[in-house]
Amino acid sequence: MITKLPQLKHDFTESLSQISRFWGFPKGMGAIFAVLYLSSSPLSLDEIVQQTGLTKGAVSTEVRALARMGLVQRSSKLADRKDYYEAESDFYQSIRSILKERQNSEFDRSLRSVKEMLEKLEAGVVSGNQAEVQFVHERLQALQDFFDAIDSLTRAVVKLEKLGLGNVKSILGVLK
Amino acid sequence: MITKLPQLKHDFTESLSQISRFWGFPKGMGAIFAVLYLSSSPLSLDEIVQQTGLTKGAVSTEVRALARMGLVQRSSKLADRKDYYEAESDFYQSIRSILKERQNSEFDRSLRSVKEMLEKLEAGVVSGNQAEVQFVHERLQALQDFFDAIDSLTRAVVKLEKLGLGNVKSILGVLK
DNA sequence: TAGAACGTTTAGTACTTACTAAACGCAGTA
DNA sequence: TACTGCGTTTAGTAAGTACTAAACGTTCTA
Repeated sequence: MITKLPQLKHDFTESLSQISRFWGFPKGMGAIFAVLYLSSSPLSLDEIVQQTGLTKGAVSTEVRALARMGLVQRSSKLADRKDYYEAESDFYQSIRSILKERQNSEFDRSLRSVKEMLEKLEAGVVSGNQAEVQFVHERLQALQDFFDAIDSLTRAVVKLEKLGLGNVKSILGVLK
Repeated sequence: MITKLPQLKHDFTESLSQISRFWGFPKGMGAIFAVLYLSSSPLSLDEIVQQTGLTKGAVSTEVRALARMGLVQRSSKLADRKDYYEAESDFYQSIRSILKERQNSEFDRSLRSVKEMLEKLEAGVVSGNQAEVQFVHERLQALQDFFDAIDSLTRAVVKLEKLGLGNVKSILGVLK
């Protein structure tokens, strides 16, 4: 059974849409990236519109979000008013961008507030049953340690310019 | 300025709600976990209801989801018909559970379908402009390699029984 | 057997969000 | 100046989701 290339591409955009939605991004975003990722040349906004079936407005906003995250690059041709977009093909680069983007969010604000609670506990300015205060202190400290470990690990991964099977193997060795 | 313990707990549940929502979970789920995490003894469903302000129905379903993910444990006392819940305090354990849970999802189905596309390309049953087919083949292969690397890394982390600053330091060393 | 004390399920609601359609602004061109 | 070809913005919509209120089923007890 022969499969036609356009059909294959279409299936791929559907898969990436699912993956995108799974990670909390709009599914249209995944579709746009899929189309760009499988294109050997940069595409204009209208070409993306045509290949995804989305409207111009949607593509306009989503593609800008993708660019902000560093997942696509915007370019232009001389004597051509259109914008052209192409997918970042280095996924390690992409991941780094996404993580960086996420760090400046409300998520980080919540982490900071946990930190502030710990500081209060350490300063001894929390009133209540002392045994319970102690218990809460320990739990929050454990949580904080966990966050710190994850944070370090993330930073380490972000610093990599390439994460290949080689690195992973060495990591596995260390963790043994 | 003295802070009362209940106030501190309340702030904490708010923070965890945010974090929960950020990662794509219902915010009530985060609130429930927060209450359990800061309680030194297992809580009944009604106690959770009282401390979170959610309704029994909501707590019932959310707490079951948490249990399925391994983030809380359900227990019961002899001669007491109530169910009691307590938070898993080992986050590494929790992460492992969550990742395991996620692996059986639609996300994995999407990954498999990418794999099938690659197999078709390798079997040469895809028709179309040969240069383009070749290009698509390379891109999909790169994507697959990336997924494999991430997968190995995840499995490695999942296998750890503890991820401490020590491990992270060693990883950092290797990746240097 | 009636009733109480649980947890679960269901029907409905308020809210969010991804999207569409269309108006808009802005630059280049006749 | 009007027109055309762009990308952007906005107003509105359809669908999903987290929740509430209340009915329900079950098991123990009086």
